[in-house]
Amino acid sequence: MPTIESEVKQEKFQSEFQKAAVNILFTGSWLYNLNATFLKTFDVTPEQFNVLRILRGSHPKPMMLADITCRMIDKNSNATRLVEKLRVKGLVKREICKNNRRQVDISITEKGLILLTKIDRSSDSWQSTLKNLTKAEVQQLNFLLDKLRG
Amino acid sequence: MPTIESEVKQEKFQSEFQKAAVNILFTGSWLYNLNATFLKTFDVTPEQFNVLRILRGSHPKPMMLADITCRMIDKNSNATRLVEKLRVKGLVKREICKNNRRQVDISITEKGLILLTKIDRSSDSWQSTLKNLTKAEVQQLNFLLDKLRG
DNA sequence: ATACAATAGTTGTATATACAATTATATCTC
DNA sequence: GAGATATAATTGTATATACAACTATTGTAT
Repeated sequence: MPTIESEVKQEKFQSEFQKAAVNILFTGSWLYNLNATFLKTFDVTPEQFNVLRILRGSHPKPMMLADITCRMIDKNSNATRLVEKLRVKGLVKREICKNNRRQVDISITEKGLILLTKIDRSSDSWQSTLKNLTKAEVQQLNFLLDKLRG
Repeated sequence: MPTIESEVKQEKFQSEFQKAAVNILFTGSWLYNLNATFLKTFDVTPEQFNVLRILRGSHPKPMMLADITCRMIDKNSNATRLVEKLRVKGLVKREICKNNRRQVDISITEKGLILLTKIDRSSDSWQSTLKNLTKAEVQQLNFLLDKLRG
């Protein structure tokens, strides 16, 4: 098992807490890169994929931009430009809301839904990287991460 | 305790494994942003801070770029430009290696060491966010993350 | 109704990242 | 020792991110 010490070639951390901070950042980056590489074959970035999943969750009800933003993993990504890229690919639809013309209604298209289905079908491969943990361990991990954020 | 479900406003995940993936990415991003905000007062980015710590670990022995890169949390950051930024700030020193002129010897300066000391002193505040977990829980978290990466 | 504030999204711009191509130097092979 | 290969780092370039400033629309108070 590759400890975080060996991963970043540091023999000793100041504390178990500091080690955990590095470990979370490192593991997050590692997982992100795995995911990004996997999704590249489908020509979407992790955040684009994330937005598509969010929209599928609401489908067929459209969502406004602010609602998408607050559900995103990385809130700093610029939702306007992200959605625009998905629109160009034909994966989402944008319509100005009739009742409130400031607002934009965004929904996933049929093409977007089909893409998600395809991704889901072949995502076993990368999800299997998580299979190093038992279900009980994964539950424990989720508990600890939630508790960590306070 | 804010569960990952409430953080990304998704009631239900396909599996505990998928939830863990989102949870790690989300917590990593959350921790990164906390850290970035904290370090901004010292005018360094998280990766710049990371490189300074790496160099302090080797001090007074200089390191070559490739050795720094393989110790970095995010291996994709461009170490050349990162180090150059630190050099401009006077926090590191660059010297072409006499024995091997392809190679650049990089070391942390006195100013860099002083900055790290200052940061260490005031980093209790942000490290305290990890204090939501007991030491035993933090150890368990480190164990699970290491095991996850396999 | 007019002015002020709040909301929803967009755009500008500086900086950072991803990844491939390139330069420079060293080593190896014949 | 000339040419091929490997190593170390840098540079080019397209894309992404951070964050503030801006536009447009709606709501509120007087």
